[in-house]
Amino acid sequence: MRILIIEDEHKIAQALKKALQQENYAVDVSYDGDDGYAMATTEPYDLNIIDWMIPGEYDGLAIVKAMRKEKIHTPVLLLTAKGTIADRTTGLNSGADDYLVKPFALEELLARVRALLRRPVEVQQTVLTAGDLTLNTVTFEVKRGDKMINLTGKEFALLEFLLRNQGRPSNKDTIISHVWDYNADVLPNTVEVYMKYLRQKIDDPFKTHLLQTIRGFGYKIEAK
Amino acid sequence: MRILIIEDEHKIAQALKKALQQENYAVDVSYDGDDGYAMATTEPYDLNIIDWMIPGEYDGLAIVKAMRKEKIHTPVLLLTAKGTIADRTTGLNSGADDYLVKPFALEELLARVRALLRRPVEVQQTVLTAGDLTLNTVTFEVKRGDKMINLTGKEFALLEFLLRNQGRPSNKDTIISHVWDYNADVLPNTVEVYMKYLRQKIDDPFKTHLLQTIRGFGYKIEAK
DNA sequence: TATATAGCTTAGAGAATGCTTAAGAATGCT
DNA sequence: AGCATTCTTAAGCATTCTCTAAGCTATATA
Repeated sequence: MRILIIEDEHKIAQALKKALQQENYAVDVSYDGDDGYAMATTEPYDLNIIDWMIPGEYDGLAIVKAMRKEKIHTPVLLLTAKGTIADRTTGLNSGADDYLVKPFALEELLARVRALLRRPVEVQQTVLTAGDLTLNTVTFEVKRGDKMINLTGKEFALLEFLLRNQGRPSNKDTIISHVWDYNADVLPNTVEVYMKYLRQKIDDPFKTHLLQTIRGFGYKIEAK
Repeated sequence: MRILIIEDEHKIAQALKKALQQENYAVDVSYDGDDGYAMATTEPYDLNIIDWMIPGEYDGLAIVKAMRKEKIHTPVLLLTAKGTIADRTTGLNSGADDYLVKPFALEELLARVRALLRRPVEVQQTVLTAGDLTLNTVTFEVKRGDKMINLTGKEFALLEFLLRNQGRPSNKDTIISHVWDYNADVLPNTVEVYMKYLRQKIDDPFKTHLLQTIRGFGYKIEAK
């Protein structure tokens, strides 16, 4: 699967590139509109991720419009700064298939990418489980056995990330870069605090404990 | 595979060079930024290892940026002193593919190098075995037969090193230079102590003993 | 057998890492 | 605006890990 990123902020572009490569996509990056337009219209990609505001004659919207005019129907995920879109539909009218408001968490973007690329159903996974714990990514419901559990946004995002990497430990920096905004600068201690919150809600009241610490490395979730 | 190291500290540069050569990479070293920049942009390398803080007009970051501007996409592994990075992502903004915080253990660097060069999967070896002992480098799990074994960070690193050199004995100094930070100054006795720890956990409780001492030389692991 | 050398064992001091708590900021809701 | 919830930090505490030092044991050599 080949993905083209058109984004002038190097920081964001590189972060996206790395995350997507880790999911085994082949990723190209273009840092300005003219160059990006040329690539999008000449090379065959499976998905384009385009920033709305980019330098060059073409801005993000113009690229999408031009692509559609040339009957190139590659899915487009548009990135927009907060407040740029007056109403939700404007972004999609141009021909983009989805859009994401900056700043976003990497995992949020990966979820959209998975959806747009229509990965096989088994991979899509709307309900993640570990032992008697279930997390529904569509309804935002979390259960341990029969018991419904209320999580806050961050707690939910963290748990989802751990579940998607079940068995594999993640270190705190990796967790931060995936679960928090790409420009959030939170301390590793924040992750520790959230692990405490999660444990209080999904581990402590139950017999078996799913959340484990790998000292010196990080955390994982695993049903024994 | 050709690797370029740009690093002004001779001690580190030489240690890296030696370790990489032992893994059969062709290694060039440059001790300052200007020279390094020239080499990185004129010679074709498969990987660049660049120290952030180096003398010369170009520091490490500048070299990476300049390379990317000239559309040279050779993977870059950036070396940074602890605390140099304001926020974790800054290191990757420049276009570097990975970074490592000094001081690091040689084995850690070799692992990153292997990853960046995308060595064939069979070579990567995430699960190392010797007899009924298995060590999983991804999940950090160690088993002897069915029995899970808990190792500390150093114990794990030492066992991993011995397993990667299965059958071949390593002397204490070699072990120290690979498993400990390059500027750690530990006594050979420390290795002895850690061998004792490992034996208690993975040998003593079992029939066959995998860890062997070669008197006057060092240690090896081998399944008879 | 005596002696030297290498490796083994043990316990403890100090360092590193993670956990916990509480309080202040930020955000969202009424 | 005011209140409630959520997010993040900071500081102290607890635990675990690392490494050394000192004495001990095994092995090789004269």
